[in-house]
Amino acid sequence: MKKITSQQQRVLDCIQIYLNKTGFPPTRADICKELGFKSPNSAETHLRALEKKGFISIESGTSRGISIINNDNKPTQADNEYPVIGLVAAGSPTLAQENIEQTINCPNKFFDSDFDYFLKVKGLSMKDVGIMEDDLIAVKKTNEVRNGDIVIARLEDEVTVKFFQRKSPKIVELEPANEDYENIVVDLEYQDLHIEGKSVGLLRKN
Amino acid sequence: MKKITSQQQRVLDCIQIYLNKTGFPPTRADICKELGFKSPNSAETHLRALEKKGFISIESGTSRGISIINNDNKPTQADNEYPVIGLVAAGSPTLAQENIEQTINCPNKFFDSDFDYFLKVKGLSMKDVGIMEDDLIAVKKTNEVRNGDIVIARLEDEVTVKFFQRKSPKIVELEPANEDYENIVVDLEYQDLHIEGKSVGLLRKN
DNA sequence: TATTATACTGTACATATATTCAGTATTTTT
DNA sequence: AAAAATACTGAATATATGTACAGTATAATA
Repeated sequence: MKKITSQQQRVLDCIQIYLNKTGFPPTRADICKELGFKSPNSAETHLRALEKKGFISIESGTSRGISIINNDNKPTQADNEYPVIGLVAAGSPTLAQENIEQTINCPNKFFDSDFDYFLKVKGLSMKDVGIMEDDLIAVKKTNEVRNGDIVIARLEDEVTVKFFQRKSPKIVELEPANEDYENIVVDLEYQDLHIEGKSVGLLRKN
Repeated sequence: MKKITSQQQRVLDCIQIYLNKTGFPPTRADICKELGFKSPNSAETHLRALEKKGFISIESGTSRGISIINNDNKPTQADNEYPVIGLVAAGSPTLAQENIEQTINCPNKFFDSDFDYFLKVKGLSMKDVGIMEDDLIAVKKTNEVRNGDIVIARLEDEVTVKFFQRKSPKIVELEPANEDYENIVVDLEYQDLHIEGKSVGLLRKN
């Protein structure tokens, strides 16, 4: 799909809005009135540009013969089965079959970011940000985490959910959201820290 | 809805088919061509009959100004599109169009119970059970609530999320999960309490 | 630097289209 | 039995609409 200019986008939006409102496409004059153009040719040239770029089709010689071309790749919005994983010991691959407690059917654009699996939370170390025991965290597997992200981290033999905070090139702090727990200071030179991924959402079943 | 004749049904179908095929409504001449009429007035009179019976609306003086009136109960809302509602003032129907902020595509057996809509949480009165600001509570509309259920209650003019606790036939307590808030004791004899529904799950987008 | 695309105004006109009027005939409702 | 609705043909016409042509100006691209 070729790129669209801001004015062409306005015209395309105008067509869609007009369609939603009336049930039929606008004329050139309608578009002019909507967007403040003073010549029908303004609408005409934008329409021809949009047609050339593949956003609409125009039936020649036909009044209101505009139709918006839908090239959504996803027909009904693909659903996927996402695995639910418990906090697993190190060594065993996270998504190994034996670690999968159940699967959940969920649209793959359910959260703002895509994700890879649900992690079932144990303990209350993040209770102050509303992450409770047995909640399911939607985890996106990535190493690219920023300060303040809620990460799933494996430190030596233990897997935990904490805030990520880099203090210096060699020092990372894993911070709980619960005053009963203490910050974990990790010296990367002497300890093995692996970031499994980060939280992009949460799901709770009462 | 008045009854439709077979010819009028053919015309109505013709309009729908034409719309699906081209993206815009047919002209009188188009209908004639499709259905074998020899005079545009044949289409015209059928259109006027359909309009009179409420099946379509016709924009006068407008080319292709036909739109099919949808009075199916809920055809547009796919059974897995769930509305997201803010905490709305009393009086206005909860699921009125103007209260719907967005919709979320979600399998209808996503939570352990079925549910009707998502409620966007304001405030922190339930933070100790992990319900935070802007979380989305999956709400099942029902009056049948038990002690300990998290309910969506409308007390006089205010809508809140609280634990439900019946103390006696006339006394109900709405209990927050936050020490900064206090229990609300409701005397049903003097106060108007309406239970909108109960929470059956929670969804959070980071 | 030349060329193409974008972004308009303004006028003009052929034709696409809605719509009215005049008929005819059959079926349904009152 | 009368009136109204249905179901058409056929012709006529005002206007709604697409679209070409003539300009002007700026930004993007080759």
